[in-house]
Amino acid sequence: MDVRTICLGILTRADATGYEIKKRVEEGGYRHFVEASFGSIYPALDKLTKDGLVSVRAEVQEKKPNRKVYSITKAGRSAFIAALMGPLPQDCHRWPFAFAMKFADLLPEQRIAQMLDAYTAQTENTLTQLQQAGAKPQSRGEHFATGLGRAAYGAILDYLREHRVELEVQTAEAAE
Amino acid sequence: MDVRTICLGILTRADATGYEIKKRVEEGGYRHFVEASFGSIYPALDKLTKDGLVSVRAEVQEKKPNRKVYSITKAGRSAFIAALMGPLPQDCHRWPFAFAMKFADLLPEQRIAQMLDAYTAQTENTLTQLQQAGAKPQSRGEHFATGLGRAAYGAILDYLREHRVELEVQTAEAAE
DNA sequence: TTGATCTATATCGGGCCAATATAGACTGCG
DNA sequence: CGCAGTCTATATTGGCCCGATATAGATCAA
Repeated sequence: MDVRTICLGILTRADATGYEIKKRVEEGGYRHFVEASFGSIYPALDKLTKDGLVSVRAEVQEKKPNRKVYSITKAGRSAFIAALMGPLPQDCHRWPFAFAMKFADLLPEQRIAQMLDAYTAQTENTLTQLQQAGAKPQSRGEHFATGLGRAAYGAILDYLREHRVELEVQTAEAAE
Repeated sequence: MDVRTICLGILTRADATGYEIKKRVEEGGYRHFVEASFGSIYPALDKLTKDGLVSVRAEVQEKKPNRKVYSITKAGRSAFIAALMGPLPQDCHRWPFAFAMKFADLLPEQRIAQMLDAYTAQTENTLTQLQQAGAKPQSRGEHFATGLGRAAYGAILDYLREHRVELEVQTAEAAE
């Protein structure tokens, strides 16, 4: 999902500045499904504006930094729906933790334990966020997506708790 | 996990050409955890060579394209372990399908069904691959990583099968 | 025999991230 | 009261990486 499409999707729900789009990608219910940085959001909004898919109004506030509030246009709405009707980009699951675990035999026992602890804590966090998001009123599509995330991260957490002992046994044996 | 580190990890297990590294990233047990393209692998190997972390031997084969076989050096092995000892990059789970589902209310009924079908089939594939990988003899670290993947994708598949009806009800209602 | 597929290396444009710069407003703490 | 830290807000840059493309001989099936 390229950043232009992400911006269009978020503007579908409400007008926003570039900064607010970033916040929604990070904190809103989008956090676990897509990513976008300022370095891509601002150029994306520029290009969307040039292409007539969004419109800008400048809110020149006295004694505050100016805001550029973006709204999606009719053409933008059509373009967004067209993007969802066409083939979706492949999922990208980059999972450095799992990659690292494949090389557990090269690492000292306590490093493995540390990585397992950190990753478990991180997954717990993610799950908490998704549960909070699930508690808020949502459309059915949003509810479905949130539930999908909960299912995936819940399973990961269960696996970590049930199977970490297998790895710790290995490194304990290697250390003998 | 940057491509240089991925290359080092794979070369830890066996010497390989750039082409073979790509194949292992795509087909080996790494497939679901990391990604790398030729456009990043070849430059990465060049830089690793310059930094003395890998060595090359050219196999000039008559009547076959030449091969450049890369081996990891002692310094490379140390650098790889150092990378795994330091803080790991964040997971990156880009999930266009879940993002799209959040906008189910904007899409026609049959498109939702089509996306659910495609994504279910794709997840089934992934799971089959992971089960095949799990059947092969592996180190405990590899076994753990494979199991983690199976847990995650299995949960996703279960969720899709159990909850797709909720979305299909929505769109059916919207169509009334 | 001819087209497809496989091995193998390499490059390029463009997309994107992480870091950084700038700047005024607000908040809390001593 | 001052000042440090945080928050809103926009923007740029270097560098990493992907996807597409080019090249080229080998193998294999129709």
